[in-house]
Amino acid sequence: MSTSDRRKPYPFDLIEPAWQRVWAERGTFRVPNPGDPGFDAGRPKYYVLDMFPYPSGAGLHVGHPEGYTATDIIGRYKTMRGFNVLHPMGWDAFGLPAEQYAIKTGQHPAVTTAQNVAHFKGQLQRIGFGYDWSREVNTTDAGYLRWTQWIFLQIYGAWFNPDTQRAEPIATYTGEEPDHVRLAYVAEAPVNWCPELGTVLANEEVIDGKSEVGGHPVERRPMRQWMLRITAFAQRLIDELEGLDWPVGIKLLQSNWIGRSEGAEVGFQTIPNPEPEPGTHYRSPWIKVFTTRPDTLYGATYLVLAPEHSMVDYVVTEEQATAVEEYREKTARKSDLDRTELAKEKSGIWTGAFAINPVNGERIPIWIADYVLPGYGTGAIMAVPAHDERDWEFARKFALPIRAVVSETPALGLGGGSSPCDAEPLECFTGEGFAIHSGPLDGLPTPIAKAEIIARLEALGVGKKTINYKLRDWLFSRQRYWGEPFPIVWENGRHRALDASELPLTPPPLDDFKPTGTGEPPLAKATDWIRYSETATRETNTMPHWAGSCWYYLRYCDPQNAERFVGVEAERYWMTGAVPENPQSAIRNPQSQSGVDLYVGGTEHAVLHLLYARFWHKVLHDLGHVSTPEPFQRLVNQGLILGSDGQKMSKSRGNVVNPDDVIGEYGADALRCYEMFMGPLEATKPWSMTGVEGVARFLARVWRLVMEENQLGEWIVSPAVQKVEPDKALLRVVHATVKKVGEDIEELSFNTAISQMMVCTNALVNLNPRPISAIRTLLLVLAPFAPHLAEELWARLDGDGLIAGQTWPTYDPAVLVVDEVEYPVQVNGKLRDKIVVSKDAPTADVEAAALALPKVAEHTAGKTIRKVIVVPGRLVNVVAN
RNA sequence: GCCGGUGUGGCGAAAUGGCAGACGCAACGGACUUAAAAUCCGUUUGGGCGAAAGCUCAGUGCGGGUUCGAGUCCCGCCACCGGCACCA
Repeated sequence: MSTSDRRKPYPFDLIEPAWQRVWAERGTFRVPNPGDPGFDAGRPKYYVLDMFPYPSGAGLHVGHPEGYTATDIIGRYKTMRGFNVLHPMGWDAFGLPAEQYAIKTGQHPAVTTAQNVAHFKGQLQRIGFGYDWSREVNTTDAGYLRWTQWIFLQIYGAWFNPDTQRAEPIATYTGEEPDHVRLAYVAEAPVNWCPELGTVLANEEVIDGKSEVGGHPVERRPMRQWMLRITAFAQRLIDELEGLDWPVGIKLLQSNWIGRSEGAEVGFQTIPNPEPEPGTHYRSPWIKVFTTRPDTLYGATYLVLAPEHSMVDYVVTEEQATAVEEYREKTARKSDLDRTELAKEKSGIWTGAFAINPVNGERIPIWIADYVLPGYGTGAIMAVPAHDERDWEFARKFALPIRAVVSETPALGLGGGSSPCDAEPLECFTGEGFAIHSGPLDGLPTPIAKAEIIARLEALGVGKKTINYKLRDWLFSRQRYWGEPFPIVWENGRHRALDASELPLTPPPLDDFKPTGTGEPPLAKATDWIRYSETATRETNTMPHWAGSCWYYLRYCDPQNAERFVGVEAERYWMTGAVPENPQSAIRNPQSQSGVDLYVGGTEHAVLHLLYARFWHKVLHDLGHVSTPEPFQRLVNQGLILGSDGQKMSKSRGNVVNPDDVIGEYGADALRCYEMFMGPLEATKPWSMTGVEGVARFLARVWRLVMEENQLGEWIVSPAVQKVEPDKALLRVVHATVKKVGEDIEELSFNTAISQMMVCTNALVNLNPRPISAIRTLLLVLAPFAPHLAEELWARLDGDGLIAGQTWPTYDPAVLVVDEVEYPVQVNGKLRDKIVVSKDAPTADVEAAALALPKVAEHTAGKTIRKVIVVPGRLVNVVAN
């Protein structure tokens, strides 16, 4: 028998579309904003958000509904609990795949995007998610991208005031050249250029020297690009992680990515060439290095500049000029991939020049090497080979001197008589210890030596305490067609903003979207569009697709607003709970401080979307456009769903599961429940079709609790369902189920919630008569998980209105109390027997009953009973030896 | 190398420091059926003893520790998965 004509366990194929229609027609999941008819200010708000999908041509896979089902259960549950629930969905529809598909087929990306969105939406609706579709957003709509551009203009029109540590309107800047401090600026900088994609990429989009999309090689190239000054917010982006209810792993990932490190900047004066007579006073430029170990300054035996460093041309001697130039060219040709892959073997070359170590006046050589990165710190280092692995390797290879200045033990550092001509150390020691061979620092433990040397350098004016971040400014322009055009025009070599009234600026119609290959964006081909006026032309770069996702959660609050990116009251209500009548005191969800109350999505966005969105949000917050400093209060990462072979799902492995097929065979409720029953939401877990079948069987059992087939083959309410009182045992199971399912939903422990509902169903299934009250309660707690089935049976049992609109049931703790308790009795921690006693039995009675057991006597024979531990309500343990 | 996470039956998993394996899958046995499917009932961690009900020992990646009692807490390892990786 083929699977397609297998008898359906219950008629889900009829009831599911029917209820989806009812919900749509009645607007069941529409939620009003403050001021709208039907808005109830007395209810607390709950904002539960999914990471909106990129509508790819492939459609949904079973990974999508995992997180979506979790949020849907939460949304439906919170609604039953009396919250105003905001649970929206939309489309992150700009981006490379649509454009590449367009290039291949010649079809406009807007066309394919619309098709894909329709396909995705149909698939999502078939799963029965309770989204408020009236709030649907699409990042490519003119009504949306208009505000993406408007936010860009806010960023462009702002600067970071170091005194207030806040973004402020550029008008408050009193310096010379505002363009130098804007949060959006143009820079000629080495960028990640991907020839295959014909665009530059952000650091975050480059993985192991290859593009995140497509895996094409990426090379470094200097280009004029738009940058966003995210580095100004580095410290706040780290600090303000603390108050967020996010997985620790993600917080760590993000703060490591930002990569704060404390150290010092130290200046080394270069020695002019030819070298002046000793004792001559001369002026020559200084090289600044960054180090986290200023305490090792006495062990610095050479300097290394990045090959790209601007001082290289200045210091290089005539004899070394050719060799240095060759080395620099070789480095420039290397892609990032080569540069890291060849990391095993250090390379470099001497510039012929020397510099002066500021603390001991020593003359040390200046080298260039590609292991020093141009983008980090000052692009130059002092090399301390005795205490840094990389410097050690380099010094060994090029026979440079190695001098130990930190000792693991204090003894070696004492005495002060240690001379700097001690033998070279046998190995590199990178840990902390005590300074030696370091003049005034000798004997000091590393942390104190650091502070001491920094104080001395500052006094001499040749160094200072510094904090460095790995985070780079965000490369924000792309040479692509399918993205938001910059609302910028160029005139006389300078950029300026479009007026907000000129927005939206939609991409020009174009037949040929292909990258030009030269780095010139495709928009350059739209010659009419480019011309803004006689003297001004439009910027032809577009924004990266992250732009739209940086603020979509705000647009959901007020998606139709034509006056503002989000209405003031709508934003305040959904982000803080404050209602217009009383804007000062927010009704806050006790579980959440601010912002989106629950955000569910994959880990892959830990350092991309989640960092960018926080950055934009902080700018908007500083400028007074949003109420909270952080967008997402609570974050949960759903785990990856693997194929049934335990491998990542992929077309090539042929292990991809299509949710449409699952729905066709077992129904949407079975798909939803199986996705939640597989295991903990955050765990990686393999798909199993027989597992789906098991869950479908459970749902069919619930169906048959209520329904049976008559002789005509019609489903009718079973006569076993009657208005009778449940007995004590059943009542206890039902109340325990209400308690556990509610608590488990709060903890996002959906798998155990479903287990409990199975237990409850199993308790009901063989009863005749079956108490209708117990069944109704079961349906209420099942409703968020299997909403179609619950609606249908609720209606069949003549329930009032929709089950989606019911109040969550309560349980009576008194019902859960049992009269008699069974105690396991252990002897020396091993289970030997059990006793049943009254729940109120005093401890002494429990102990006596346990000791009276023959099994206990047997196992304590020949031993002395030392102690009897009675844990009330739990167990008895007899300790004997 | 560094940082996270995870290790429990044949499989997915569950267990406020308190009866390890709930719930489900698969497997096996049975009922119903002309037969099958579906459904329902039962068995199912391993070893030893027993004709049997049962008894007993061992068991949560490995080695230690704390505790009356450890899957759970502490210390030290191992394996796998994910992230970062010349960041000075």
